[in-house]
Amino acid sequence: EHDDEEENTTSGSCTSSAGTKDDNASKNGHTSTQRTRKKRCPYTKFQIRELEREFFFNVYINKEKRLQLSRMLNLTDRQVKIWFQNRRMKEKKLSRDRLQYFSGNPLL
Amino acid sequence: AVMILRSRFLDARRKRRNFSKQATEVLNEYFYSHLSNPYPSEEAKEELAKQCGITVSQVSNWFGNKRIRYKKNIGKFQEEANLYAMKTAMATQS
DNA sequence: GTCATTTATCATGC
DNA sequence: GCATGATAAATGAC
Repeated sequence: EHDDEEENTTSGSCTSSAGTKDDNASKNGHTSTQRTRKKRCPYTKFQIRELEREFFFNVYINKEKRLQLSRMLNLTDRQVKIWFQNRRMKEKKLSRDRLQYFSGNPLL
Repeated sequence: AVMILRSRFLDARRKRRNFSKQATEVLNEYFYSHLSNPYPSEEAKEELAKQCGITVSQVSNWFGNKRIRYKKNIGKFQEEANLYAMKTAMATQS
């Protein structure tokens, strides 16, 4: 029901594999009112491939497949959701680019 | 020939080429003359794109990069800022 | 949901 | 070797 989205407990870093790095106490102050922005973590080839595979079948992903994918790829539910949002924006931009590209050329 | 052109825009992704000197000039003039709010409107972006001979997306990319890199190290751009401030000051008078 | 944006990262130019 | 343009995660306005 309630989907969480905070840092996963097992990995404190980007690499989906086991995070051997020590826990960072930089942000976990109990009185901290500053919600620090999550560091950008590039996804692995495997993660991208699976996300793209699902995106090929349906541009919009439902909640069930989202949870399933997030578990399989060791990503949060929110990360998968946002990835699909960004991916749709990317697709739109690609369409605009190739439209502009061909429209401005007498060739083709 | 078709294949070449096709592959050219498909992975035209990171074959970046630096903008012309004039284009960078125009972009910097706008940036430093709107330093308090360096967020051009969509219409302004289109106008800048036309002047610079680049796309609107490229204008957005340029301002995005410029804003954060300026904010991250203002000192490094101080000389540049003074230059364009002087330039606009010269243009406004007379 | 879209979409402009911030931020870090990537790939290239020189 | 950094400067620079483009892209990939992540946030927030609406």
